[in-house]
Amino acid sequence: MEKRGYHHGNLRQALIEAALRLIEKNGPTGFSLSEAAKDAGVTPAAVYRHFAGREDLIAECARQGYQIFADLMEHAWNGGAPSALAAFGATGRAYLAFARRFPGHYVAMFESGISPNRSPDLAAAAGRAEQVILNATEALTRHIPEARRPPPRMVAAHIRAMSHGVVELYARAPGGAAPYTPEDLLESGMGIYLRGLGLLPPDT
Amino acid sequence: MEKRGYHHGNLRQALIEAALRLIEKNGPTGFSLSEAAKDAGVTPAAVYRHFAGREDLIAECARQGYQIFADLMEHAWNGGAPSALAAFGATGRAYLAFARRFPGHYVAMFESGISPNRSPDLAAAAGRAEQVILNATEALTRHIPEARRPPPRMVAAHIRAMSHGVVELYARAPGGAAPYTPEDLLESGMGIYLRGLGLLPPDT
DNA sequence: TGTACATCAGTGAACGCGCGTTCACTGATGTAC
DNA sequence: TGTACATCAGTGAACGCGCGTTCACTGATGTAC
Repeated sequence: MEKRGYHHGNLRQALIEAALRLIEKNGPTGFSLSEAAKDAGVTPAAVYRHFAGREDLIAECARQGYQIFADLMEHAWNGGAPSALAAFGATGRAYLAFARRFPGHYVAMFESGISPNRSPDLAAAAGRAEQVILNATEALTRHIPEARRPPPRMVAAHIRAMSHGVVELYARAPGGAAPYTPEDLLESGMGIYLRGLGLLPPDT
Repeated sequence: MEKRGYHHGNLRQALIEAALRLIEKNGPTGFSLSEAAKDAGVTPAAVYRHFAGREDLIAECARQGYQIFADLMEHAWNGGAPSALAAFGATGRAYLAFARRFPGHYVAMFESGISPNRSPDLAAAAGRAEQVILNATEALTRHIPEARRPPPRMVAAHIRAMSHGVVELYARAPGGAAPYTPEDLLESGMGIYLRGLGLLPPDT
């Protein structure tokens, strides 16, 4: 990063990081290729040595986001230890933690309008993240008597919806859901939902 | 709408409708004042007879959206008849129906980056919509024994989060949550959540 | 170790474009008498 | 009913801007001998 001169050294990653910073600051709208180039200390034309264009740069941001996301979720899930329930809670918290710590990635992934099917690479990364959630949900629902066990895919969708909703509505500007923090909301919401699934005692 | 000539007749509303069509088609990014003007059959400069600028036009789209939204929700809630639980379900379905039938409004309200506090008018409209949800939640939670009744504001936030999440993740492109429709997802998700609140029998 | 040369990551100028916004204007409408 | 005039909703040209993208180029790097 310090070997500046005519050649940059690691322009590709520098561009991605500049883009992420801009996306985080200005939203997906406010991102421009030219500004990212300027932030990386380089001419706009130089971007085309590394990316096919503007969209391609955003897509790469999203791809890296899905990787980090899947890693974090997988680590939180931890194979379902110590218990499926506890691990599941940790996974939910990891979702919010990711949205907080990597807001640029989060926006690139879910708000930029980039389709996960844009490229095989991107689709693979998104699929892996999806799979982590699905696996966790599957392991979790196995504790529900089969007769009234909802399909894991459906439960996964519920979880994703509530998590995403909390991020979008309450984790953006401060005071959005006062007096509750997004963390409170997700924790309590998931608690009630899991109780509804019969995975938590009804009186807690 | 037919009395075309030098004077338009109802340009203000025509611009709003053109804007909504564009927002629906291209997302909040893809909306441009010039294109809206062209769609309404008018010079871009004419817009400034009716709006302070681009943002102001979007804000008015959002405001009208909040009005329609609040009306629909209020009608669905119907004072809590025939029962708080049934009315609550209808309200949830109304949320999704609104997002489906007025996608331009929905985007202007929740994805355009326009703050509800931008103007008193807008804040009032948004506040009214908020109040409908809160009232319904309050009436609903009254059926929970006081000792373990969660705060209505918190429950309202959970509901909003799940509803919004379903819309954003699954009601956009077709096949997002195959094989479940967004309606299925919201219905089933809310069912499980309400069971968690003790408002539905645990075995249904 | 030194030189010739291929490779390639950057420059910088230029392009055409659509944007939001302004301005002086003009044509249509509505009102007073 | 007819005329004079004020009002006002539109025009159309112009502005400065930043955008994404292209192109021929050049300077730095790395390799072969």
